[in-house]
Amino acid sequence: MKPRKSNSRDRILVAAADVAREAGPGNLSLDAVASRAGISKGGLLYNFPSKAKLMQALVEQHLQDFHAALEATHAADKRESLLSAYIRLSVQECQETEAAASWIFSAIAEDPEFLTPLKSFKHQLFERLKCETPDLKALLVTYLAIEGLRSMTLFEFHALGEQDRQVLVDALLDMAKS
Amino acid sequence: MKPRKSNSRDRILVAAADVAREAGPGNLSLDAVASRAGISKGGLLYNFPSKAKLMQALVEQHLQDFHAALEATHAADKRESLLSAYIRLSVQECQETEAAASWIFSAIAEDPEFLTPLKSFKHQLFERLKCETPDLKALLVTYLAIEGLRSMTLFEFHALGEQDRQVLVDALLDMAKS
DNA sequence: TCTACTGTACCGTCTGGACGGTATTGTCAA
DNA sequence: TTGACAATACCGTCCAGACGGTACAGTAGA
Repeated sequence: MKPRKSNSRDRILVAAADVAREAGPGNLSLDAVASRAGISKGGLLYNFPSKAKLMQALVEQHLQDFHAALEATHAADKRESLLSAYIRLSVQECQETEAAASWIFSAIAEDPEFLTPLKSFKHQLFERLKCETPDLKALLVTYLAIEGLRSMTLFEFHALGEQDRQVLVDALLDMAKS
Repeated sequence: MKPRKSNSRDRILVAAADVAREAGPGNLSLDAVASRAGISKGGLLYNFPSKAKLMQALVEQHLQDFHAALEATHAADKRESLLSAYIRLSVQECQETEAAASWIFSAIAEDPEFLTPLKSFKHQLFERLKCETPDLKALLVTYLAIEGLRSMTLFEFHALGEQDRQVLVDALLDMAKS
């Protein structure tokens, strides 16, 4: 199926995310990505025949990574609920330095449709959580709060201090246990 | 001081938000806004000497509106806490048809700095809520959940059904009372 | 020989914005 | 009262630059 992933592909994807973060989501041009990835524009267009394909790949890569991480986290401790695993993973993700996923804004600016896979992924996850979580109220509140945390990270609002965040996370994990 | 508010200004601002929503945040061009507002490009640039000024005005208008609405809601019933008023107002805002504030994406794509006033507004509001709310845990969870709701509206994720949303809102208002 | 590029040149389109004009209304001295 | 001027609120055109994408010749490693 996949004989060998030329690692240029990955380099390009990383470069694209970097450019979006550092130069701003509106300045994600093919030239900028190519030079950031240390590749020629021709080479870029060889790997991704259009900007749209690049964006698509960016979204899909992110989804794949998150899905894998969630499965791994969940599999690591079977006694833990999926919701708890989701909370812990999301919080951890939001703390990472390269968390500001500005490429999402680039994708939306290019065409809002690019987020369709992301939407359906989230929808599926939410339905799955609904099945596995006994307390609907707790699920809704914690899920939305995580979504809020993600949003604040995305927009780089840094309203929460270190201890605020800890209080929040404890409260969410506590609610998820019930 | 201001002898006459040219209502072109407001028409343009509304037109800009409409274009961002309908044509996509990446297609918010001056030409599109002008024609949508029923004005020439020259006229647009008379009212807003640059695209940056337009974006700025868009953000500031939104902030002003939200602030006024919050004060009004809060003043209407003094027994209600500010947090409850904030929750009710935000939920209501998210239900409105023209809620998808795609212009935010346009502003970010143009220059992330445009969100600075929004950030400091939110920061101030959060600090104020912190002073007025006895239960920090409840504040953090409800505030973040509202942020999550706003985020889902913005991205047009419609994962929550009608009754789910009602359960959520009841739970949040209940937490805010404590 | 084939794959996976590099490098360069180029094209068409879109966009922000500068600029010169114009119609309407307001101000004010003679 | 009126004529001269000025400010307001636009219109329509033009242009330089950026960007996505194409074309194609060359090349180094497997």
